[in-house]
Amino acid sequence: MSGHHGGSAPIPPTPRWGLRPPDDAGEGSTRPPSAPGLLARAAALEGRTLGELAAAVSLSLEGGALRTKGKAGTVLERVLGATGGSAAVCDFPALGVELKTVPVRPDGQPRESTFVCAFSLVDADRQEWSDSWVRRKLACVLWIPVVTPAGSALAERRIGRALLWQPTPAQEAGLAVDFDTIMGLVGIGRVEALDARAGRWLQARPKAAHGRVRTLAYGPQDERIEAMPRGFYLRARFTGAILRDPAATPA
DNA sequence: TATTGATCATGC
DNA sequence: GCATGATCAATA
Repeated sequence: MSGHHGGSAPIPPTPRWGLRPPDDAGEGSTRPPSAPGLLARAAALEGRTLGELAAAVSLSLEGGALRTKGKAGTVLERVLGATGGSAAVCDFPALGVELKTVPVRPDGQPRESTFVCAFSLVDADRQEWSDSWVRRKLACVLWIPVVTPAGSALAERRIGRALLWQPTPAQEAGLAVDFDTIMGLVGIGRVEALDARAGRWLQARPKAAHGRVRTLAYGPQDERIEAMPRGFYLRARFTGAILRDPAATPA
């Protein structure tokens, strides 16, 4: 066993997407390619700089680090024809594929954790991994590493080797444990004891526009309390292990 | 350096 | 406000 996922992948048959010249990355791309086609297309981007890709899809990378958070993701969405935008759906609804760019050091290690989605604190006791949004988001992810040397300018960063990943049963089991740990804490009214240390692979961290944002939650006595909104993040050591070996089960 | 907690931009 | 896209910056 191992090296193999459950076999119920949301990957459609394999029609193929007529491969196009690598340098047409800039054009519209409104069709939904197959998942393998999407991967092929992403793989063809390896070595290109974010600056080249941004120009190809008419996006500007101007503004400085503070103002360009999220730009890499936006550029790749556009280059690969992701739909969805700000809707609560996968990037490629027809394929069930979620696109994630991840900044990596030259050696391939992620520099950051990966945000997955926010979650409700109010009905934590009724949420289950099996039908959770975080599970669906992670069911099939197209990872695109962006090589980010220390101090590098956004436009100079190069695309690494794309990877289409689906959790192995073991990986999913681990993620489910973390989910239960986190939601369990919130479910019994211990949200104030919840911090980023919980969860081996998946953690919960604040997710809001600024520090004064609060959302409804329940305390130990079932009293209503105001709490910081939280989101699920994949720890860098987990995504790092996956990028090296899609079937890995890191500590 | 790694991790945690805080924050930035955009669209609806 | 909350969803999307993440990275910044202080501290352990």
